[in-house]
Amino acid sequence: MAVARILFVLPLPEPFDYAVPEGMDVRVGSYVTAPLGQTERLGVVWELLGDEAVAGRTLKPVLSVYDVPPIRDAMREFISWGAKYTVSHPGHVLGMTLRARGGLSPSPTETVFHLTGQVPGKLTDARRRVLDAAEEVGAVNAATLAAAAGVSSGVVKGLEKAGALRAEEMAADLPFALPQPDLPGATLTGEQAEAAEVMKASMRTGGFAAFLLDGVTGSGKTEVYFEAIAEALRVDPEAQILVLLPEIALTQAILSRFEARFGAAPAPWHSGLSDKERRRTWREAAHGRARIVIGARSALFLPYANLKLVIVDEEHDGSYKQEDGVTYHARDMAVMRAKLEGAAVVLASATPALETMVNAEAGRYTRLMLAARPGASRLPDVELVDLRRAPPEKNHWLSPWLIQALKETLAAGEQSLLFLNRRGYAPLVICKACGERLKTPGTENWLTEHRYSGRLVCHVTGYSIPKPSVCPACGAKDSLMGVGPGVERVAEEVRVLMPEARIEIFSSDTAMGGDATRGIIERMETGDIDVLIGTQIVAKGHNFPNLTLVGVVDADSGMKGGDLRAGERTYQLLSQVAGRAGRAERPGRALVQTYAPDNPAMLALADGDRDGFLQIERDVRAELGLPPFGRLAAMIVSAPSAEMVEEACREISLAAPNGAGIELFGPAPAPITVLRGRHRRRFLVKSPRNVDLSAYMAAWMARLKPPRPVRISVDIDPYSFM
DNA sequence: AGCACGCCGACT
DNA sequence: GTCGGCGTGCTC
Repeated sequence: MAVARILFVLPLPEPFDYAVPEGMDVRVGSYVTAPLGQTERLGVVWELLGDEAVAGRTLKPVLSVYDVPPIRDAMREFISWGAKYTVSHPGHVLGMTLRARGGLSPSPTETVFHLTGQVPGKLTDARRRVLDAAEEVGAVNAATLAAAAGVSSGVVKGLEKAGALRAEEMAADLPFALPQPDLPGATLTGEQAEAAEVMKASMRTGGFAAFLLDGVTGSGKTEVYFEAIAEALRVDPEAQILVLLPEIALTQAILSRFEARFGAAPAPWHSGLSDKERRRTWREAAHGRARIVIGARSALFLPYANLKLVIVDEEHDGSYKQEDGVTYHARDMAVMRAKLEGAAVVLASATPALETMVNAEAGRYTRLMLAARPGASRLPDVELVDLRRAPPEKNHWLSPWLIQALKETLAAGEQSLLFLNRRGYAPLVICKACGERLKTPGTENWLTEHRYSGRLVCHVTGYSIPKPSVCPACGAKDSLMGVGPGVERVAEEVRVLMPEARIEIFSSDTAMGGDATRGIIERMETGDIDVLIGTQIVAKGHNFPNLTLVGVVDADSGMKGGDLRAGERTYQLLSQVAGRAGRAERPGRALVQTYAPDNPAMLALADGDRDGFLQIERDVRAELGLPPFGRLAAMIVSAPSAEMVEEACREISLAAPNGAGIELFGPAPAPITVLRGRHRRRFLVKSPRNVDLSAYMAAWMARLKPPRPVRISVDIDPYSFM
């Protein structure tokens, strides 16, 4: 009797052994259930051993095997590698691939109703409407049909009895339509065609290859990678292509572009899917029937049957970094997945991450440049507005130049976008009477005033109180005053300047879930918004054809703070936001307000000298041994009370192993000091590039047995430093 | 991660 | 005397 080593979706150190019953078709990678303790659990066969592995042990039997293609070797390697790299349990990483349990079983069926053409004896009004509705919507289930006709489902049943409708069992989850590679694509310019041809050649050769598709905003990166996708499908009609996008960019507009090019909508994967949609995409991807999957970072963990090409669009985007649970960077993981699968990977961006640029320069990625914008659309003129020479009025934030540009744009019937990376109304609240600055108790974090919700909120800890009517320090009444600009305050300023404009605020406060976010993006696309005022979530790769003015309210704010990527991110945000303007035939312009117009980042932006900027940034990082020239990891310690965390940190600090070239900093308050009622502190570890920092962190973890409520976790390649 | 076992406080 | 709180440890 063979022995199956089963990996469960549990934080267990290793797979467990089970006996494979005679005649059961169990393979390496099969999804199976097996008894574990008192319950029956889902797992994946990680290894198959001969009967000698029983070695006198009594093993429990594998209970059942799912009729789904086994997880492929490349995927198992990816999971094992990912667990090692992120210093997490393999079972946890496996769990990320099993986010749609329903996908393991065949599609459930539902009863749908067809017209028979027979006319029922008694043709009541309600029956008439159902028959009309059935003609219109086709074969659907009773509830849907009844709702379409505006009657109760009893009428549908009645019509079935009367012979006018015929019931049929049909799969509830339909396969996705197959994409057609040979529909006409966009006409490519010489430069675009050249870039496309390099990728197409790689699809014909097959195997791993990595590309950086480096093109300014509006240069047609999407059309170019469409041709790589089409070629992948021509070479192998069963090829699967994964397109990763930042969650927020997964809009109807991008799905429609795929549909227009390939004649079929791609299979979507993001956090807003219903259970039914999720299991459908999962199953179709696992069986290899979904050919193009377009998804947020977690789509990287779907068990594709025949993955040939991975596109990471907006590869520099910070939202590819998962910060919770298993912390991973989807871009880096995508490259490794492609390598293990023998697939090609394309990283696309107008402002590639420094890491990616360095990889390209080192020859690890083939760099494909798209410099020119095709057709009439042009890059916007970037003008620096020197706030020292043209300051806003007192307690206002828009300079006369920017105000005038806003008015002109509105008068021309075009759209404006104001970018300010500060949520709320005012980032600081002080008492006019005593000068008290309101802070989160026990910390130095300022409270931000939010007029929208009427609360004072700490953006670091999440601490929040209703705005008090008296000063908590001196008791003065109505003396609390918001200082500095937030998006709500800038919106107020614009409302006064242009009362007739349709203004919308776009920040994580106003656009909670992905759906609300997509809603705002769609209204912007349809022209229902004149002025959009937003935080960094507006700086993504959306295409707003009627947007011609971008105003950066405070370009200096992002440059402050000790964040390693602050300069890079500011530059990316500014050039992305500036690149929003004038994507169609209208010329756009970007006004960037700054008190430091001679700062290298600002100068590079105004000159469009991206590579010059990156060179400065690169030298600084190399000098300091920071990524990508060195490695970083963090250890996060959390517990219900701050005292417990501090106590635990003392022990953890002492347990840190010595390692050549390892530098240990901290513990300092973690970027999110309090998360879900738990206080958090963080150690930062820096090492040279040639050190296996994951192994070091794992060795450190292994020495630690944190007392009950204390938890520790590792964040490899941490991104937030604020 | 579940789930059971086990050892201490307020109840019919 | 029991019911049940959750701290500890095991699951092939």
